[in-house]
Amino acid sequence: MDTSNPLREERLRKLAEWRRRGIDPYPTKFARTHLAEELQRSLRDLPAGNESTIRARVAGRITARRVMGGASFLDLRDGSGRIQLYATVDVLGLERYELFTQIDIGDFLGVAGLVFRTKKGELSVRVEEFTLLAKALRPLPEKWHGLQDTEIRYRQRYLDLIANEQARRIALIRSRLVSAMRRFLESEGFLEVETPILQPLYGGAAAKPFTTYHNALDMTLYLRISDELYLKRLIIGGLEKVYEIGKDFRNEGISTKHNPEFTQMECYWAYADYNDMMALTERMVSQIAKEVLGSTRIVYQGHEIDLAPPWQRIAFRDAIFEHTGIDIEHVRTLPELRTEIARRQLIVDPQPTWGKQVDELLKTYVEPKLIQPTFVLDYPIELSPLAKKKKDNPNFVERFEPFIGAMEFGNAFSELNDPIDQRERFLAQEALRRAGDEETQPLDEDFLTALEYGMPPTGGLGIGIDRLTMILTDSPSIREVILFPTLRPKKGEEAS
RNA sequence: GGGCCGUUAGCUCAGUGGUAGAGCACCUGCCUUUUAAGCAGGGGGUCGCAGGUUCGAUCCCUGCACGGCCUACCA
Repeated sequence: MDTSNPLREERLRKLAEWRRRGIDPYPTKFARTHLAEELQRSLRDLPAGNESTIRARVAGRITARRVMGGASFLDLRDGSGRIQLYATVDVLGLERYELFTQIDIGDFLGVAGLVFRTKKGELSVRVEEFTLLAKALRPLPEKWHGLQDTEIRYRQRYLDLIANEQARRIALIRSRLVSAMRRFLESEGFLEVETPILQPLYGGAAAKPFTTYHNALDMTLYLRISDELYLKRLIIGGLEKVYEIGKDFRNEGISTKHNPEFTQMECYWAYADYNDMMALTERMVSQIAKEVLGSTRIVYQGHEIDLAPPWQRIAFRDAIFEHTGIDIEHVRTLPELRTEIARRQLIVDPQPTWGKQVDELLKTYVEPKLIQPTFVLDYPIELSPLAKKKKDNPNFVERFEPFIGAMEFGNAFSELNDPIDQRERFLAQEALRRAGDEETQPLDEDFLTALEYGMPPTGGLGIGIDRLTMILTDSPSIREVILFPTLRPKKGEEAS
């Protein structure tokens, strides 16, 4: 990189100066007694101009520096928050004070001293001892505007986290969201499990996989596109409520709503159906919002949204009819559907199959309207090879997708547990593949064998963690909620 | 894949067909309650990369790279 940077040269000079004085600029340890935020909270009522009785040892990164002759003020930030340091030549003596003024913005520093509040009311640690904990050789981004360059923000996320409060907030909310989700599922009696990411055959979703190779076994393996078929095997094995939170990988385009690797929660619940999963989804998301944000009322991209149950429910067929005038129950073939689309002058991208075409209608004409939390339910069977048919209408299945802020963030159904039907569905998928659909589910003989041992009626649900985080953090792009989003390497850096 | 936009100092950004500026950051000096500290002085640039047009290109043109948005793709 830019190793000839003069600012870096200057800091290397200072680094050498610390070493010349016999000081290790990268020592091993500093025993802290307090976090910044703890002190701010516990001494909230300390009046301006007063000293506390606390002698604190704090450590963190220096983020600002105001040196004014014989007195210096530095801002120190640790993982909890920030606190000001106040150093004077009177306390430290001339030699140590001059050394102290060599501290740069970005350096890690540990200090010990009495905590007091300045005349202007700023809680501060009076520096009596200090230890350089790590010398920073590169300057931090600018203090007013933070770091704006999106490319640097994504490639060097640590700089984004240092410079931008919003980046820290999103990381925190995402972590709390996942934590709250685990607590919720555990309280509901779900067991957390882990299933293979490297799979001999992919399945459980309509997507193209990443392919890799295992040398010792001399075989092709796929990175999972979904956990579904393995979690169902656990239901078959008698684990009646299971869930997994993990990465799925789909070898497809990148957009503001898609990253090639993304995080999904999938849960399966024996003896439940998709109505139970809807109720579970509502309770889970509203509970998470309450725990993480303190409220079920949020704002997403300018829309005020209330996540409290019950959410709206609309049948797939009704939604399409309401927004396009087409009743897909009576337009059953692709040519007929295309005729109806043309007759109504609907602008929608052509798709290779009937199922994909009606799904495209939903995305184009319905999805943008689904701002408040909504379940779209009872999907066409063509789109849902792993879901159970509706009892009263075998053209549709017991499946729903939840939407918030015009974005789908999950998928659920009453799981198909009839092995004969499942085999037929796989065969139908193969027919669709021959018709030009590249994202059909491959027939999984091993899974069918498992199903033939008997799977109880089961409800299954998948929730996109990244998208749920977008919703709870009001983020317009999935790259804002993934710490290290997939990017093309800059030229010349691939080998590094 | 297509369209539009962006790429100028470490960061945030101006700017012009005659090889460049500000603020912050950095360096020097002054300064013992500041917090966007202040005052004075100073250093720092392959203007993304490569071609082309031109007497002369950071600026105009073409190509490329990377990024963003839209679109396509995508349960």
